[in-house]
Amino acid sequence: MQHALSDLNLEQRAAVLHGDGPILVLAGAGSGKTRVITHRIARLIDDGASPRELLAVTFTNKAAGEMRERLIQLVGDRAWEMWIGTFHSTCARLLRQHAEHAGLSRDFTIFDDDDQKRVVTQLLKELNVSDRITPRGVLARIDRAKNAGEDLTRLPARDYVDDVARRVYPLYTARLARENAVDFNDLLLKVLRLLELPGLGESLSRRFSHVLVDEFQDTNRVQYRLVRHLARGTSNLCVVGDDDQSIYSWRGAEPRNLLEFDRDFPSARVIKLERNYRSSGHVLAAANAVIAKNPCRHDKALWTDRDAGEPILLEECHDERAEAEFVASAIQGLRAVENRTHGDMAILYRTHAQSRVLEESLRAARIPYRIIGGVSFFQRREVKDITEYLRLIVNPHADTAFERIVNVPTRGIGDTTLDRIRGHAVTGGLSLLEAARSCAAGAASALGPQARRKVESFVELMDSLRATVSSRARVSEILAQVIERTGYAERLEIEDKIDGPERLRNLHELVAAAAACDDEAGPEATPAGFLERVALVASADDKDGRQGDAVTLMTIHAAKGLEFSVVFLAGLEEGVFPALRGDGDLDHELQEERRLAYVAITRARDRLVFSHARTRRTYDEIRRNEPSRFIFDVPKECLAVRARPAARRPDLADRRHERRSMDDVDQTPAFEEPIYILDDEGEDPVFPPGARVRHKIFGIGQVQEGSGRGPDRKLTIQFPGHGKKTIVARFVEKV
DNA sequence: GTCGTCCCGGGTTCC
DNA sequence: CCGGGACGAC
Repeated sequence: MQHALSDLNLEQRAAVLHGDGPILVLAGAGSGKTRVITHRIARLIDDGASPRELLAVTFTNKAAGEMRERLIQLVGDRAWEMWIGTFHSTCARLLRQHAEHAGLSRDFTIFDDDDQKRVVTQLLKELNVSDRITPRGVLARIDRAKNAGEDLTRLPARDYVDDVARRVYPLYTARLARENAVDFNDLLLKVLRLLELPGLGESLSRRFSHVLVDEFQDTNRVQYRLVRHLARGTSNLCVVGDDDQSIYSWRGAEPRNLLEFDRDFPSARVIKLERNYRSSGHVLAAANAVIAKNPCRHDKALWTDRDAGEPILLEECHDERAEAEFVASAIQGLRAVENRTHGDMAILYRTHAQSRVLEESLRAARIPYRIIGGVSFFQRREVKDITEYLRLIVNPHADTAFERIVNVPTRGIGDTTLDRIRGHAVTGGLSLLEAARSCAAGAASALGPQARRKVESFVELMDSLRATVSSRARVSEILAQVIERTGYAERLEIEDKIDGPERLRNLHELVAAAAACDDEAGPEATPAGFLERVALVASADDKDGRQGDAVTLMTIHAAKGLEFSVVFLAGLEEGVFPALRGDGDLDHELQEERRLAYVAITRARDRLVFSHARTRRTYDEIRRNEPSRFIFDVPKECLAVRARPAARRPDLADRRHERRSMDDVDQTPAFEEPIYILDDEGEDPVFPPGARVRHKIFGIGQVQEGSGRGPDRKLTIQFPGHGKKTIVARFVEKV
């Protein structure tokens, strides 16, 4: 076999070689699922499948790019013919081919969150609803219904927000239709509708000989239905996923798509990949122990034949600053003692808000780092402004774009003028740009001579820019002209002394991105094509990515699919991680947090460092935080704490009102002294006497006394109505 | 039209 | 605490 099957274990090989018919690959973290998918595709191609009839769906563009890269190594240039992409990019491509069947013209544009929000904000204003209703809240309802593939207007309204959402929704839909635009969910829904059409649907479902879906636990209902339809012609469907890594249920993912796959496809072959190649024994044991607490899992047990490795280092810190300083010093220690590079290391946290203090310490310690996440390049104000110009130039009906840029940079077209243009648009049934043109020509007498001239020159500007599009200029050229001729660049130079240079750089980058897109697409390059890329390819991290040897900082969510030799998991505190906001089903929330912990832990190859702070400042409020329950889930033989003199760890109560000084900072380098296993001294902090706990049968009770530590600790608990019981700690949970 | 001030909200995030 | 959006004053 040409693709080194000998490198694969028996299960992996079985998945790769599985012939026709549905297959479900339950791949644990670090079990080599990417290898399985790529090898399977390579195998299909070698067996004669036409690459252009193969569809592989991933969840991020990054994953798609990596898959393509690996495939090129396996099958060479044939990989380019394959359909590899996200659900959204795949659907956008299909939708463009059949736009007329979906009531769109071929050059439709895609609304991102920002566009959606602006539309809804405006509609809320028009509807005059209470200002307690936020566009975000309304959009959440709209998106939730769309994710589930349900018609919002037919769902029962459970509260006032639902009620508003139901009124907004038809207007929102009409607005998008008028602008020849779709939102992200529409991309999927409209293709789903195409697939349900009698003739076209059938031919589309025969288009692909094989469909493969990665991260299947992340699919929502609509995506699941899409997959079923696309694979209907052949039932050659291969889905790969891990229910334990389902961390996106809050955005509509339904892990039961994975869990119940074999119910919908009874003939499916199920293959489990349980051997982990990534992590050390201790790391894997910790991950297994945490996730074992979740009920309703696909039964699987990850194992490794790697050594136990180093125990997980656990550090208790005074506050979040001390934690950040500890992390920085540990990074330096690991570099010195274990020859780790900065690039080997990642710091993971539950929320972005935690990154700032970490950044400060890293900067103070002169440790290079990069942060993944935050505002993406294409969402930045200046970039968005210019791309909205492009959208309006291409599509005169793009009212949302018109509203955004008509006075950016300011050109004397204020609210009054704009209101008159809007009014004229409504009465004449015109788009805003058409209405502006009409006003400039003197149609609406309401405009004063000054305003009229200003509107006129804006319309002329748009016309002349539009002429560059008709002359088939490159997209990068059009953008460059927009930046120049609208006076946008000039205004930045003059007025924004602080952020101006940075923003100008971003605009140059935008032009460069367009140029790259032009080169890639060749004569096919169109503004619509570029706008699609802007909407679908969030390449914010491309720019900052990989440059030099730097520590990576990111949220756990962003870390999924990645691995590092050393992983720091910071902020392991109740209320931080698990976060548990409690606005939904607490049980489900906790289970998802546990999966998140599982994902975080399994990112580590060799070394894992846990840290938590006893007090943490959030929103200018200092709070005491208990250590995360996840710490206590980890078997204690996997954990190590740094031995420190007791004097160094003063009780918080003694110094609550004292200012922090350098004395508080532990100056000991983290790795220049031996590490001791957690000792048995002191009270277990999780279930101290007096703690309130819940038992499945006896309900809520209070701990009277206890012996031992961790999950095996024996507790004497007083339950009202049941009396005193002796119960092992693992059977109760903290209230 | 622009600037200052007040008020509110503040998870995770891809497309 | 911090930023963004809304609103009032020039």
